[in-house]
Amino acid sequence: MNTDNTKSQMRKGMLEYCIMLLLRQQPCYANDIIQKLHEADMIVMEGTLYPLLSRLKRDGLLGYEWRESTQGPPRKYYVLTDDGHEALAQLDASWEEILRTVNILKS
Amino acid sequence: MNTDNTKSQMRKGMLEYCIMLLLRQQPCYANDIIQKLHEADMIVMEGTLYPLLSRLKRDGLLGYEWRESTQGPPRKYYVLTDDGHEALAQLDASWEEILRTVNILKS
DNA sequence: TTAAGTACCTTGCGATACAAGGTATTCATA
DNA sequence: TATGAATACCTTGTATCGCAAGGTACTTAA
Repeated sequence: MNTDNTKSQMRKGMLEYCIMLLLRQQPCYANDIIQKLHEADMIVMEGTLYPLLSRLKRDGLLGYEWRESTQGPPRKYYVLTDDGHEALAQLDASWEEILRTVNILKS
Repeated sequence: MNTDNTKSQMRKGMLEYCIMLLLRQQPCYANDIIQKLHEADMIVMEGTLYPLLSRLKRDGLLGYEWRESTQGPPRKYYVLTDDGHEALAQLDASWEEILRTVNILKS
């Protein structure tokens, strides 16, 4: 059975949205994001996260700043840019649309 | 801006779920599915749908039967198998989990 | 017999999640 | 001072999947 595969497929496209939702609330560095998404029942791997953050940065949706850590090397804290907030608003709309679609199909 | 791309990414993983939701209600052939999903605000292309249906069939989640058409060649009507219903129930759970995740991240 | 419509399917491409592996910095300890 | 562990960032290779484009086959009507 490929249910696990499908399940991960369902989560796939949601990742970018979820990460931006998280960053809307507070700046985070990679391990923050992994942990907080995990607490919200969404698993994300390092090898997935770093390229995704780089892409969002390259597209101008995220910025970052280095912050010293009390333990270990400095951390890259990512923040939503203005463009990022704008894009996220559109993704909110897309999410509502998906909600609507699923509700229609379930009714 | 890559919002359109992200939007389609968000829909990506949902397609399989939406198609199975649709088939839970009634047997459909390809053009039925495309049209009904369209009515529910979800766009799906032929080149996407056929391989997906074949895969679900191969995995034993769907079956099909040929039915004559009053206009044109016969149609392949797909139906959920018992395994399909079972898998769909698990996807329902996954969907609830994603709902929960997004709600947590939005709060 | 030919053209249009309908239906099913395949191929090639781009995007992306993931596993595995790699580099660099910090700090504690031998 | 040297070394090992912990932390943090990043890259590479693979598999999967949606999509655009193109192809095959059957039916009906002109």
